[in-house]
Amino acid sequence: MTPRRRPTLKDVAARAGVGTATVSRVLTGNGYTSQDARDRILAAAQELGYRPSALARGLKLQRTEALGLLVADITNPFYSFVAAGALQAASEAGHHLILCATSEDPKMESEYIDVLLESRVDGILAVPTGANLEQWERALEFGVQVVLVDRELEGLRVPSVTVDNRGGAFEGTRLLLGLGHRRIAILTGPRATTTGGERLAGYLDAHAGAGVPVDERLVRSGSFMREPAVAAARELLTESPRATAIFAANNVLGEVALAAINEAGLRIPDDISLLVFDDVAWTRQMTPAVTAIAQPMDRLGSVGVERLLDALGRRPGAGKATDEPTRLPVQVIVRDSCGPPPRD
Amino acid sequence: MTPRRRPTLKDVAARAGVGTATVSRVLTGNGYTSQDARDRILAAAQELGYRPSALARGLKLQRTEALGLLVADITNPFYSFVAAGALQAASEAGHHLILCATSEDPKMESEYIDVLLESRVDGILAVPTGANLEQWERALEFGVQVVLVDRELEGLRVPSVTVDNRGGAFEGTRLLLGLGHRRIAILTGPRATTTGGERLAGYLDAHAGAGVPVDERLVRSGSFMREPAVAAARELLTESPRATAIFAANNVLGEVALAAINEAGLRIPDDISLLVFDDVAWTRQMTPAVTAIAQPMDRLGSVGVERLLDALGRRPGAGKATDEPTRLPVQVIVRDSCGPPPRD
DNA sequence: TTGAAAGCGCTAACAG
DNA sequence: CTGTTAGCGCTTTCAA
Repeated sequence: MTPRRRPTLKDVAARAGVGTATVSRVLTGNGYTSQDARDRILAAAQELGYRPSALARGLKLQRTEALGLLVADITNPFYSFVAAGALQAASEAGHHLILCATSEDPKMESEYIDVLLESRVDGILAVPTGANLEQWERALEFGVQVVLVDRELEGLRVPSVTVDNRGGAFEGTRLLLGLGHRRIAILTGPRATTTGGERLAGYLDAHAGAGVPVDERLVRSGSFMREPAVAAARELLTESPRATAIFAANNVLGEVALAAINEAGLRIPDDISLLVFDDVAWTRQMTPAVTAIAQPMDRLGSVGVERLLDALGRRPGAGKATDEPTRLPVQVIVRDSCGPPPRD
Repeated sequence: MTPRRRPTLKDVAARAGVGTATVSRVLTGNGYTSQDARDRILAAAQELGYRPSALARGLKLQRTEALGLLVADITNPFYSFVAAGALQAASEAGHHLILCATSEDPKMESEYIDVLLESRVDGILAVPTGANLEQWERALEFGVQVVLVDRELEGLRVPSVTVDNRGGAFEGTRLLLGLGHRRIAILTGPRATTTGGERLAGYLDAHAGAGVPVDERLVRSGSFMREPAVAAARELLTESPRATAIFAANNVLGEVALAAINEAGLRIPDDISLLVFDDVAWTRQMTPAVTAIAQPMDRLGSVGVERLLDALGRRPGAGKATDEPTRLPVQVIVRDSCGPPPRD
């Protein structure tokens, strides 16, 4: 029942009848070794079930091949796909991922940054809350690479991987305007986040372009999280004249909007149209299926990790690190939740 | 641009004018120190932005406060909620999580187990694929605690946290039988997994209890993953006489079933009823909303981590470690996707 | 081609 | 109450 002591490199050396240095050479593949030594060492390692200690190695090498992944909320399907993409890219490159979820709370973000620094991760792929700028800068000073995904953080000069939020919101809103809507409500996240700001901007752009004035009461920007948005969505539907369409600026807000619409007994798209930024399972499965602005979610994660590896100089084939922001395209997927406004 | 060297405990000691041992005492809270030393050390650490190295500490203490989380697929909302629960419990206990996703592939599972062993995690919370028994045992021999979630692994004597799969499937099937269905199809996972086996068993139990024979052609057990299930779902609907209800044994299979139903132009619940094991976003949002067997998803994760901490002796208030499997209850949530079979 | 030994940053005797 | 020191497991000079 008492655990067997873990075999160390020294144990392997003893069993193979060589010095520790030779074992290290064989196992890491650095330096010359005789075929004979190689065979004996590999056999010994095998027999002992030897697994090198990433701790000792990391301490010595001052690098861990560990990356931090910091998202807002892993239960949000958007982030879970980002995580999946990041995980796959990291694994393929022989790196592992420490998972952190901030719930959009700067304090939690700050604590997690500390955890990651203590873990001596080589880099961090983060969806920033918007705060903790100094702490991020400190991480950079210490040589921890940082790449931002989904959102940017004003003032932090690091590579980022985001999507064309403004363009997507613009196209989506234009679709609605084209159907004849003149009272389009928007439920969006904090203006402080680049996603919140850009999606709102796209919405406003489209209105301006079409010469349609925006009723301020139809613009609700608060949080991307569920709880705070529920009241906003309800209120929205009590405005009069009522909005004829709702543009929800992420999938969570889409769920909230949908719930409010159902609660109010309205039918989609006859009474009200619904457009959602993010194309997730439920938007596809619904009847009527929901028109959505699709982001390449897993690519955000995988490209993010690639940028991180670039910054760490660990991508052989790839070009060198670049601070150029990477913008991935989005796509408006027209389904059945957007129709002309009710004639009333 | 060249990174600043990270301050070490020695740097803090020098700056505070004390020895390293005293710094260690202050920072870990072990041993006596004068108030004066404490103040100076804390100030020095603060000024330097000192963060202890978890690597060095782990190497010395032979424990890392790192846990491995091994799930099948993080984009499956079920696992993403399990992960969220696990992450929260781990964070609260001052531990961090290394994320691994196997895609139900034993080879990937095996590789991840190695990664976790090398990372010297203190414990692993795992959804086992069903293979790699010996490797799991080796992990235990080395003192790495293992707790299984969602599924068990035959032959591995470790704590587990699962739900009442059989009972849930039994109740759900009984509901369908009670509505008059006599041809209930089931789309389930591999019999080799305990979840696949138990849910099927519940389905069979209910039939036996009601004296309703089961048509073998209506039983499709294959995989819990999407791709392999698509064909099975399509075929199911071509059997004649056709099934009047489908019981999908997890949320992914539910999506697949729903798609097949739509593809076949059938309406729920008039033409066919749908029952899904797992209550996730889309089952709630659909119109008609889908009757589902709800699992406490995040609790699977949080209780799992608690068991792990128990096994590690790191939960002050709690009872000691137990190998007793923990079974969490499920709940049948009746909504609108199950009705009487079509009269035809 | 190989081994001895130093040292990565930390903790815990042990001696003062 | 505090400092010195050995050593956790690994890699890498340096000498042989």
